[in-house]
Amino acid sequence: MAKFKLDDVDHQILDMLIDNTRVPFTDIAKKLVISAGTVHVRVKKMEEAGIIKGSSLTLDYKKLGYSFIAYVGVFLQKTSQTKFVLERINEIPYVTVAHITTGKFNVFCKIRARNTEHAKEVIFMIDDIEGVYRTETMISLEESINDKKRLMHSIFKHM
Amino acid sequence: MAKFKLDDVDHQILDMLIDNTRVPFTDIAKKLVISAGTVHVRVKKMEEAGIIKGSSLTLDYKKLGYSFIAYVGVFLQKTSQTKFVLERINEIPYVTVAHITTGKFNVFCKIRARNTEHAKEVIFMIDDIEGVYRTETMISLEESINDKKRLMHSIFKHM
DNA sequence: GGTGAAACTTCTAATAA
DNA sequence: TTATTAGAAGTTTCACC
Repeated sequence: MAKFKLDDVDHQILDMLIDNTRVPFTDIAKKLVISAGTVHVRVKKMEEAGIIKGSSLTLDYKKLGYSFIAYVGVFLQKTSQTKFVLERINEIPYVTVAHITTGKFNVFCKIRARNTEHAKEVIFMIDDIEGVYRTETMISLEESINDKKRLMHSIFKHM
Repeated sequence: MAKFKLDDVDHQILDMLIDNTRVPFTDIAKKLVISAGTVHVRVKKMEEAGIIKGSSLTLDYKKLGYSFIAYVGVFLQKTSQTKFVLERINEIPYVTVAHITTGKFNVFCKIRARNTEHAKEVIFMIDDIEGVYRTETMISLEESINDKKRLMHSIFKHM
């Protein structure tokens, strides 16, 4: 994967958009003392280059009744089943992210559920997938998500 | 945490915004055959209720030179040090999410790094935190992120 | 590359239903 | 609660630096 070079203006535009995608381009332009047209062109270029893959809403899942988070490690009977099992796991809507991993587990995923009872159902869905030998669950008692801006600043420092 | 009740219109608005926050409200209005003003009011209410916590850009970190993802499980000398260690871990910009967990680990986090060498540095930063006894790392060979829309649909079905 | 202005689109809040 | 409306604000394009 080729590394894309961002300049300081790109960086500052991303910095303003990263935690509020609806900031008007005119506001960004004012702050960076450039024209709104330039902001528009820069954002478009970053979209075309694939640096900006999209935008999404951050929802409060707790308020929607989904306060249970857990990580599930999956052991397979044969490593060759990895792709198949990963596909089945990704069909479960309560799985938010899944990884193929080295080490202990073959597949590792994060789930979001309503409560313990519901989590049990989700874990059983994973256990029931053909080729899954057993699973190991870690329950999250508290989640803290790190500010994306800070990672961005570090990335930019190393460009 | 009180469960917030969304009606079908709210749900469809979220559905259109969740993977593209810049969809014009007029487009949403057209599709749902309501006025743009109504869309505006609904979104505002969901923001005020805290259901919509914010919006963010989805960046391609691989293209920015950060293709390494790993999960790091942290063992502590004493459980009472959990809060302190979590705070120190959250100061590392390469840590994207951290959890307090039950089971094997006291703290569990996800890191994003440039390469193996850089990941080693990040893991050493975690190891060096006062109170950390040892860590265990799982390297992600492939990540697949599940569509937020599918979780949303499931949430809505259970309202 | 960037600008600035024009043309067009969207937002937002007040009013009315 | 929702719709309408109109002025304010934002986006996008383009001729010209």
